[in-house]
Amino acid sequence: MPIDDRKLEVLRAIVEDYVATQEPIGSKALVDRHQLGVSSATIRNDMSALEEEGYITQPHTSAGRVPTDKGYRLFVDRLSTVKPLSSAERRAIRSFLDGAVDLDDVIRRTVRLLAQLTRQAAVVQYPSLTRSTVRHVELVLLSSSRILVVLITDTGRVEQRVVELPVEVDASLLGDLRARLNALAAGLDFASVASKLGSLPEQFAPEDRPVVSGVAVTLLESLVERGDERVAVAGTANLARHGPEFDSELEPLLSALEEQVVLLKLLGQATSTTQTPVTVRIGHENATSGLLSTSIVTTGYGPRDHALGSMAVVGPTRMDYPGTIAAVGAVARYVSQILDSN
Amino acid sequence: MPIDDRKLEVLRAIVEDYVATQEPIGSKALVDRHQLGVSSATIRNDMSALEEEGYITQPHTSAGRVPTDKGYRLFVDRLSTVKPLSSAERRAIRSFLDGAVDLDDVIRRTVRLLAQLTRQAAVVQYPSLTRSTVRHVELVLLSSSRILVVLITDTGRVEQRVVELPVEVDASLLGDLRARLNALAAGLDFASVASKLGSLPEQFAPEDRPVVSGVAVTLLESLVERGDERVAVAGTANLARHGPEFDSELEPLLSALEEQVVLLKLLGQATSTTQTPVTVRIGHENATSGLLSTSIVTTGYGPRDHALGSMAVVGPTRMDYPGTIAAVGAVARYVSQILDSN
DNA sequence: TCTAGCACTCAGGTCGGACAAGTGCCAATT
DNA sequence: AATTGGCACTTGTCCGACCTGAGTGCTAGA
Repeated sequence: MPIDDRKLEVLRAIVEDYVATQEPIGSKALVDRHQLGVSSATIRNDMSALEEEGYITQPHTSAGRVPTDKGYRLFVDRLSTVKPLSSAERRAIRSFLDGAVDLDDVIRRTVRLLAQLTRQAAVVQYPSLTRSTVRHVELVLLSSSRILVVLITDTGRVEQRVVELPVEVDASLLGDLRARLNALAAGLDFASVASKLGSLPEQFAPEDRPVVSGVAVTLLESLVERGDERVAVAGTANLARHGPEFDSELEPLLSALEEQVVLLKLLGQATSTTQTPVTVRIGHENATSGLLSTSIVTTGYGPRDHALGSMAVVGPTRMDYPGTIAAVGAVARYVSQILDSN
Repeated sequence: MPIDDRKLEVLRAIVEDYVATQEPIGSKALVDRHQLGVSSATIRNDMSALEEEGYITQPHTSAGRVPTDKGYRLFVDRLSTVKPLSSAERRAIRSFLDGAVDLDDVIRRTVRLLAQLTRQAAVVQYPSLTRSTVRHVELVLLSSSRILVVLITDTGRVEQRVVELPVEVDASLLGDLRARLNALAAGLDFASVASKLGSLPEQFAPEDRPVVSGVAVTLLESLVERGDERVAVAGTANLARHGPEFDSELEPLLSALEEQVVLLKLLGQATSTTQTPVTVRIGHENATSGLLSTSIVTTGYGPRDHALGSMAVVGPTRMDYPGTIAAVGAVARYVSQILDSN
């Protein structure tokens, strides 16, 4: 039996009602709540077909139907209409984000905002360093053998690190080194800087090279290691509000949210291009992370052409997809705009 | 009826068994598991007296007894013996923390370590800036009218902020300003620096004062605003492992752990002195935060005489107090030591 | 192709009895 | 005076029986 338009309509109704009520949906309830223009018996046949095709399932023989992951997938891909945000929500986004004082603050506010708008857990990746360019490198002598290396990126991000050197450092050497470093690095992206750093020591007198390479190594470390390591999380408390079906997922999910590595894998999968509309990963599609009843709504953010990082909302598969997608999209657009105007 | 030694022994046994089994403890079970040298009937009398005094209670008439908050309090204050850490645990602390590369890393590692050792949630406050002293101030010209202000503290913490100025800035002025700022601030604690900053503009020519005061204001902001704002949290997933009795506490607790303000209140209450042995707050003693079945084990950390911040472990009132207290104490001591050697 | 009706299935609630854990009290013992 | 053994009593829990309601699948008819 083919899946015709009415059956799709039935699927949409089931998904919407189930998300709202969190209870299995029966044929009678459906005809009551939606103007489908046919009787419950007809709906039953349609539901039977939908079950045949794996879009819905019944928890037990005499219960209503519940969407499967495959059902949600179809819903998200073909059935959900974009739900525009209310003007109150748009205003909230603006006023929440406009108060940010620096980059870190933008990120912290963003993640809280997302959690609040969607009433779920949110994750935002700090702008990926590997896609930024160097604006300035500063060297500060802390003591005779310790140098603070500060790296400033075009996104306003500041990385700092202390180098402990086995030799005393001369102030004039430091000035020279600072000038050359900036000449070499300013305006370049990280990969280019990294590749150029190797030849830097050769430009100095042999006795100065330990210092130069010490600094170079540290700089390299901040460039590479801290890469796109950091993420901000908020709204985990919202996860505890979901019915007992989700309880068994709670612990693994909380663990995942604390594990940077896992988290970045979840975020990273779809970051390739920015302005890609929002990506949704449903239930078993996240199986690699041991999360089976969890869906993730992700998108990239960043000025125009290149993505700086990703943000996501995480919740049970039974989630309000249209609303979540709209919220994630709107927040990402606004954040991108803010970062662009910097 | 007075509370004699044996009754205290009974209370201790009840607490220990209840924490271990998570089930109400009956008189029979007690005499079986502990060598009390008396019969279960005697224990029953003792339990009756303990209940009279409010140290234990029964969930329902025919169940065993469960400690009350008051019972835990007595246990913690008078009955628990310090449980030394295993050498494996001590080794874990060392190897975990010795790999830290900078201050932030120390904190991140500490919080994860605590969560892992105690199998509960952990909170660590970043070193409070207000108690640190200034090591160095650096000014970097980003563009003709933007200056990056970098503040380095004696604890290795680095705060940075960008000042946007309405006028063009001269490089030599910047050098002068940098020198004077450092002369003024180096080695002083934040309060002193803040009070001295006010008179700084007077030392410069009138036309330079906008720049000077712009920088001064920003510096002041980093000194004050960011104060002791930040905390790190880990191990929230451990909270989801506790029986259904704790489930109702889960959401408020997760919320509290995300609310910096609440969290700092929880942490702050006992920070006054460092090296105070560990403080324990049990159940309703945290009522101000709306947490009734949650206990918090806190201590300050920092080099010798002055506390830099607090760390805490958070879990259900039914927790292994001796073990948790030992872990928190040991970790705090080791962290203090690391910070001191910087 | 849809609809109405009917038999069937099954989860969940309720009831009652058996059971077990645990208490409280009392009389006897040390 | 403290302890003990014994016993009656309370009560939560487990289990099976039973009923009810929701929901389905199927079939015959429009």
